[in-house]
Amino acid sequence: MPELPEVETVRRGLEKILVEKPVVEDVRFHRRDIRDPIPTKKIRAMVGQPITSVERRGKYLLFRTPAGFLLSHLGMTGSWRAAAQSNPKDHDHFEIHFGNRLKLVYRDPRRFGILDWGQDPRVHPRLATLGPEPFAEEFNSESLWQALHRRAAPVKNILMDPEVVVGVGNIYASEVLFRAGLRPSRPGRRLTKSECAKLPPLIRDVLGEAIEAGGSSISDYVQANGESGDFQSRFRVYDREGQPCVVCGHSIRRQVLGGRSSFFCSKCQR
DNA sequence: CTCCTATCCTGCGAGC
DNA sequence: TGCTCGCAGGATAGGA
Repeated sequence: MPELPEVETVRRGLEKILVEKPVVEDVRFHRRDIRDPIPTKKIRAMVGQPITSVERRGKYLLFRTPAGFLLSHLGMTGSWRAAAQSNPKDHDHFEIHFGNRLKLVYRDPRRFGILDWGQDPRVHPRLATLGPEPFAEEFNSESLWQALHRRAAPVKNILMDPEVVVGVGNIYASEVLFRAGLRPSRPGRRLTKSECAKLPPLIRDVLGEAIEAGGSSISDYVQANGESGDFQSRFRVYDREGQPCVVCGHSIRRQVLGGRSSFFCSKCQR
């Protein structure tokens, strides 16, 4: 799925498409049994409303209207694309129709994504528990230290905890820890303060570079305009098991942590 | 509390 | 070819 850079890339694409704040003429539901049932009746409140902006919080997208906001999480395989009016294809679950022959289509083969409707983002249950944005001042070496220094869980799992910092998923967690020289399995409480202090800037570096590259395209992720991102060619460890470390040439290893594949160089990362 | 596992679901590539 | 298996970007419930 999309991690923060992919979601941010989608957001920017949608913002361009919706720059004129078009009014929603109709919404169509083809399947409502995704992760949680789509609240079709609530979402119909969009009809007749202009979409005034598309915001991002963590890996969530918020389509704002004067009447409330559509909340979208892409899960593992969700995507938004702009299309001319046409029949829905397989796995197209939801469509937003505008007047000028334009529609936005939500597609999600695995149906792990979320669609919901809310009035106030600060109160929405899925948003209220989220930790700081990685680019916000509230995320810093001190806040991360508080999350790490008593916990026995692998540092990688802690970085992927949305209550610690939002937006760091499985790919970028491995990439960040490679740059930090830390093994993904290192218990949080075994990090020194100076090791901890390296992480927030590196998280910003990796996520920032990935956003600039238009995200990483693996499998079925595409931007709203259908183009691919480019960051996957710059992975240093992710999905590179058995290939040489770009720094020392040692073979990259894979280890399952918290049920997710993690990749690291056993020589560069301790 | 914290942690670990399993689970939701479809598609794809590897290996036979 | 065609089959089976393992694995895939996330979030969360439930048990230890």
